[in-house]
Amino acid sequence: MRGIARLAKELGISTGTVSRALNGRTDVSETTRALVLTTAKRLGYAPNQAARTLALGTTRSVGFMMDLDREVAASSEYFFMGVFDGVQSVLTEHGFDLLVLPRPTKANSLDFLKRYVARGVFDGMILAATQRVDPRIELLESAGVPFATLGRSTSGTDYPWIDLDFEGVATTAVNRLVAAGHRRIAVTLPSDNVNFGPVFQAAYRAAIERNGIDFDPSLVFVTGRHEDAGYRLVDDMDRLESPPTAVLLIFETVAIGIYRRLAELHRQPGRDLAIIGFRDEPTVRFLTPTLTCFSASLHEIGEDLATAILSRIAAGAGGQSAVPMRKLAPLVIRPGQSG
Amino acid sequence: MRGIARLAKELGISTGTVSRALNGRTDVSETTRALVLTTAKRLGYAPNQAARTLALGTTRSVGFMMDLDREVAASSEYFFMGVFDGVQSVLTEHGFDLLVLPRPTKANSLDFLKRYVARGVFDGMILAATQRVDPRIELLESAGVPFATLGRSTSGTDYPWIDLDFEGVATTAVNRLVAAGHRRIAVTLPSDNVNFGPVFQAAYRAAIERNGIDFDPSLVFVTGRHEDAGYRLVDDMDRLESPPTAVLLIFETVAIGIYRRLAELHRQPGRDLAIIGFRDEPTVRFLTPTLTCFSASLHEIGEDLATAILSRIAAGAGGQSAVPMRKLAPLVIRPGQSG
DNA sequence: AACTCTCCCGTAAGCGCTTACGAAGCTATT
DNA sequence: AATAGCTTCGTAAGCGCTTACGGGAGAGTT
Repeated sequence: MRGIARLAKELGISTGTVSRALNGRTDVSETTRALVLTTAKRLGYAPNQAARTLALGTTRSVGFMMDLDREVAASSEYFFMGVFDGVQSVLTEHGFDLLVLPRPTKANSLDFLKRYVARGVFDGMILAATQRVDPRIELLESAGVPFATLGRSTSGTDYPWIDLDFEGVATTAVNRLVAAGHRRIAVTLPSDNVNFGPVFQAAYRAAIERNGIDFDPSLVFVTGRHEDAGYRLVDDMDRLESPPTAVLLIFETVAIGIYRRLAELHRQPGRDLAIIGFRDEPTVRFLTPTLTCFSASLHEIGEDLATAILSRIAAGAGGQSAVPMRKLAPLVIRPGQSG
Repeated sequence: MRGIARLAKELGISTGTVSRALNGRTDVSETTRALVLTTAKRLGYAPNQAARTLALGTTRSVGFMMDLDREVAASSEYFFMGVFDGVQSVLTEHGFDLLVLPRPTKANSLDFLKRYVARGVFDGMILAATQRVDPRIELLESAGVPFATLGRSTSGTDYPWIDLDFEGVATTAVNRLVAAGHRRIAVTLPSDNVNFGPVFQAAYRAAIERNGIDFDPSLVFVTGRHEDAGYRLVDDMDRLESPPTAVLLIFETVAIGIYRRLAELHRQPGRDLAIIGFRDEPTVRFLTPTLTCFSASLHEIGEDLATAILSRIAAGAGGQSAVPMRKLAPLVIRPGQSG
């Protein structure tokens, strides 16, 4: 005999009473409750999660899905670990577990999610790396599973999301560059269809035009996320008949390649080409001259995500769904010598 | 009506037959099995995980526990994400989930683990960042929970582990430095009591002595994991009456600070001080001059961990436990200009 | 003394699944 | 034609927990 039955036998009372005592019901005398609690602690008892889930219909765990290919994942690890940490800190506080979903290939990603939903292994989901059009969102909405996303999307209707403030970054960066005298400012964008691509492009364009500069499509460069992309970018920019004097990078890691190529050409970041990176990834944090970039609190983003999904879960149970949290996580500029 | 009952009603057969059909039992006719499978797919049915766990007594998920404080975790994120990836790839293949445990504070870390074990949320555990004496190992052993560790420990008896080949790294690095003419070779060690501290120190000492050099305790430096530790390290080494001409770093990120301090002193890595880092963390991958360091396949380490824990879980069910996997993951040297 | 009310607690059903057991139908054997 | 054996399936118990329901005991009321 094990579990709650063992506890009950040990105390000579019924399992029902034990359960009520443990769960803080009122219809238990304080004496027996105290007795139950102390023996539970003494015996190292903890309720079986599966049985609890089955009886209550709630798993007390949320899933985190990234849906990224390996390349992307490898280049954004710091980001996610920071976010995880924030998510977990809030979840644990509320007795929830974090389930990190394996990364399926893009092809079967939807089936994958569908199976997870059907198996009922979590009460809610957090989706990261949202696409411009993201079928996962539609799937979860139609399945009635509470979810929150890290990143906006055009799919879905009233789910909560947290996103980085791409608009703020573009505005601050462009204004800064213009104030330093730059008129030809390039921008790099992601090659896949993550949602922040179009968002960042639009924000860049708006910021440019707000400064009275015409938008020039030839200054928009689609790049990968790695060093080599930056190396090639320098040459691509040089090939223009009127090359940019500044560049704003959606993937800051690309700066490493830019630095390297510039050094080969005996040019200097900051002096010969102004560079502003997006986020202060540890990888670029020690470049010399220091890279101008932005900084966000990953931990706070994680906390926000967790509170959002938890309130969504609670609302689903309670009925009334409040206005979902939607928030642009602020990024503050860290001025460097490169831009 | 939902779950398997719904499927059964839809087909006009009993739930028992449906279950047998889905689980590949032989006592089902092939016709009904085909029927069940197609309708299951059509209805998007997947067995409820909690019910399955309760009935079978198996959760089909393994937990990954790091037990690191925030500082440590933040400096080794790249490492863990790589390992996670390997773990997941193998687990998924076998229909297992990965559960990442929140990082408890060191104080309540044991209680935390104990509660998880009692709740029965996983079939097996992977422990990382093993301590020299690690109570978690004893806890899991006495609780009879299958586990594998990333890192050796003096605790416990016959569990499987994978560890980095600290001995190999120390030997290769020291031999290389000696071959380059160095006789005074410093080493840095972790300040907390993770198991690889003593292991690396012993390996370093053995390698030194194998080259006919006397071990000099003043060349052993205990450092933190961050840049600033390296900055200070340079001065600490200079303070010796006979400063080392080379240094072997257990935390390669420290190299960044060393480079910076050396630059301030108009000295050059490689020329004025030979530096060999441990692992080719992305953060140090782009230092100039390039840092000599070692490279391990994190993905393979993860895969090994997963296979180890899976075979442990299978053995626990089957009875016969084979000799547990114990393996030093090889690190190959990536020669740089710094050492 | 009969009644009601409150406080505790035991009973048992049910969550969705698996599986031992037994029964029905069919084929093969004698 | 009776028996045995095989295939296929329904029945029901059980995994560990929660909770609606009802009942017994004591206190208070008339």
